[in-house]
Amino acid sequence: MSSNSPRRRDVTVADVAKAAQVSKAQAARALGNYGAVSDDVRERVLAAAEELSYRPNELARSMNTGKSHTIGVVVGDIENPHFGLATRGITDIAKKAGFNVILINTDEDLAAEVDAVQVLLDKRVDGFIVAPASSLNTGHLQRIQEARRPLVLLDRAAEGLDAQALAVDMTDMAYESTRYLLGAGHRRIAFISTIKTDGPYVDGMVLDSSQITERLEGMGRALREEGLELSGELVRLNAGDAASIRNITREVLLMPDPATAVVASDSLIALSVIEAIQELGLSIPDDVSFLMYDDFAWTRLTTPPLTVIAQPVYDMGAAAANALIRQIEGRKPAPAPELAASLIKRGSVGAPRAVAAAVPEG
Amino acid sequence: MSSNSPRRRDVTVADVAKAAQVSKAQAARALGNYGAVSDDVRERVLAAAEELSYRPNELARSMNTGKSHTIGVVVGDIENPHFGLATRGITDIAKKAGFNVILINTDEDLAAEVDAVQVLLDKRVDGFIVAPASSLNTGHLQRIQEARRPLVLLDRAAEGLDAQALAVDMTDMAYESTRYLLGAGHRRIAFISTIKTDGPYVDGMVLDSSQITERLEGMGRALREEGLELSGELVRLNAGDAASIRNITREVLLMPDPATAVVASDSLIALSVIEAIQELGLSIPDDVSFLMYDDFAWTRLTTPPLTVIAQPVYDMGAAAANALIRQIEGRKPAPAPELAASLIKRGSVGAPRAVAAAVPEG
DNA sequence: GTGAAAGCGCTAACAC
DNA sequence: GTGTTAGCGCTTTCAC
Repeated sequence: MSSNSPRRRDVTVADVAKAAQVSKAQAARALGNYGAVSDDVRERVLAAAEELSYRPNELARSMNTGKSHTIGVVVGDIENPHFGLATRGITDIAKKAGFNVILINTDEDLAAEVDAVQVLLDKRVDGFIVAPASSLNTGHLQRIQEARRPLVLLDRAAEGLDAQALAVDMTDMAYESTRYLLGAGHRRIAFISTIKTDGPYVDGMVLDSSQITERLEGMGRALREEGLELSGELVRLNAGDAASIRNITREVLLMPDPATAVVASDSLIALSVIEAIQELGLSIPDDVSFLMYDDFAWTRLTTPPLTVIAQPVYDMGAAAANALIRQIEGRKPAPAPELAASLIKRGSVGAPRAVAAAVPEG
Repeated sequence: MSSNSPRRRDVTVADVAKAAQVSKAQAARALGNYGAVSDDVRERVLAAAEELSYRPNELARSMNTGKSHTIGVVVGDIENPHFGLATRGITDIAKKAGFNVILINTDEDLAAEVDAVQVLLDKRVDGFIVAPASSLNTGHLQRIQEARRPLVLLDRAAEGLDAQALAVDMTDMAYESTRYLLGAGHRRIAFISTIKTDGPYVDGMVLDSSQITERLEGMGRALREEGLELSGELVRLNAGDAASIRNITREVLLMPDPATAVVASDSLIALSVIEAIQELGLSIPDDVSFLMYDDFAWTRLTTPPLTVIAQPVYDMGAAAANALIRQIEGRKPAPAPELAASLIKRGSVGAPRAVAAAVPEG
């Protein structure tokens, strides 16, 4: 008969040991299956455990093993499908390896990230996966390493750190896609990103995000090959909320020498940019061409379907989890996986109005 | 001078106590600020802690307080924006209250959910928020309550449990929206959902999901008022992956007496349904009307913009976290918040072809 | 194989 | 206010 009388205290190894008439040590060994235990003892202990519906206290276990089987994941915004998908990649791999995930959202706020790292450090997680809000300000990440805890970067790189970064290298793809736009005849290409800076963009400016740095680098290279360059007029950062994205879109599209193509740095920005374009009564791609980073299912449903730069986001998350877990388990680091972006040409890029007749689409 | 020599062992209260020349107890009191400590002692302890860069071991702390300041969140699919947004609501509130979140993804698999609950129970989380994969099979959830741990349900209700469920009551909205469709002249309305069942739908069938049950209840009521009824022909469950959703869509649209309107049970289904419709060369809403649950930004960007049933998903997550935390802290439960859905009429519902001329759009 | 006893780092009585 | 002494529930020496 199982004792279903609701008790206050949890049943512990001591209880099981008593019931099985063995020492606490033997019970613990059988339960945690380590050390040497005779079949007879193991059976009795397991039976007693079952009978008492014993459950190990993982907290206590973690305390003396030093392993919590938990990894800390720190991202900017779980609501953003980009991170939602990456997180899915992480949790899938983690679960398979027997690790749990503590997820902290920082809203891309550095102070919140510093805090998150501290909390996780105090909680003694076995390792960290963080998508750093800043690629420059990394003291808190260094502290992770000083505490000798494995750390892997997600989605962006960071300086002053000897940590593996699982991110898609965007420089080449940014270059390619800009060439594609140039090839279609565009000379005025706007780039809109949420990244926060102190002032408007100026060429060569040092940015806080490796992702944006790479994109502008590739874009700049392609531009310069055509005798053009990046300017604060068309490279528009600090596009925070929907309203500011809308304003920026209007500005670049209504200025004297307006942009004929606009590139949205992520799917959230894209949504507001497209709305603003529609609101202006402009049509894609006849009046303005559009290109965005990240490929989500809905981009195929718009009219026209959108041309996008696809990134293997799920794989990136999975790779990060894999890399981290290898590190935690002290295995040799795996070779960095291919995390390549690709340009998916659908219908949102065309020739600019002025040269529409002259230049055939790529 | 701070000792930067990298040591193996973490610095503990004992170390701080020694450095501050006080007892371990006093150091602990000052550090954890509880009990009575003189200003002098407090200062010395804090200074020593700073000097040694002491950090509390939350694991140890949790062990004797019994509180981990961590809540377990179990959802079906974090990659689904619906849960992504709800999770954001949860983490925002949790963080504000000083709680961390361990997130487990079950892929809507009951066995995985049972497992997740056990793991979280063993980890001694302070409370649970779970979006139950099954509204019927709830033994594992009962075990949470037997262990005297707070539990709050998210997004769907569950039987055999005395737990607060933070979910949008869809019955009325399902009724209203069906009436809207009926009012537009539709008599053949398809409903497509991923929910798994043993066989095809038959009227009055007991379903495993309270959400779908409510929706069909509201829909059925409206239908019956017009002398119609729910049938397995048009209520299509088990729409698992993109391919099966596509097939189902084709079936209901190509059958002898085809559906003139289709309702998608969530945004993921919606994407595949719309693609299938486009693939058939049909136009929305001229050839077929479309309605979906959940309002995401992209639904405004399609041509035409989609008519949707919006749910306050973020608020639902936030409310769940709030309710749980109140329970954890032993405060009296807050009054259940309003979590109302609303029908947002955009352009995807029109009159069916046959009666297009006769019935004006609602 | 087994058991007694000593930790892990902290909080919580309990005396003084 | 302060220090001493027990724990929390487990793992881990270390003898036997």
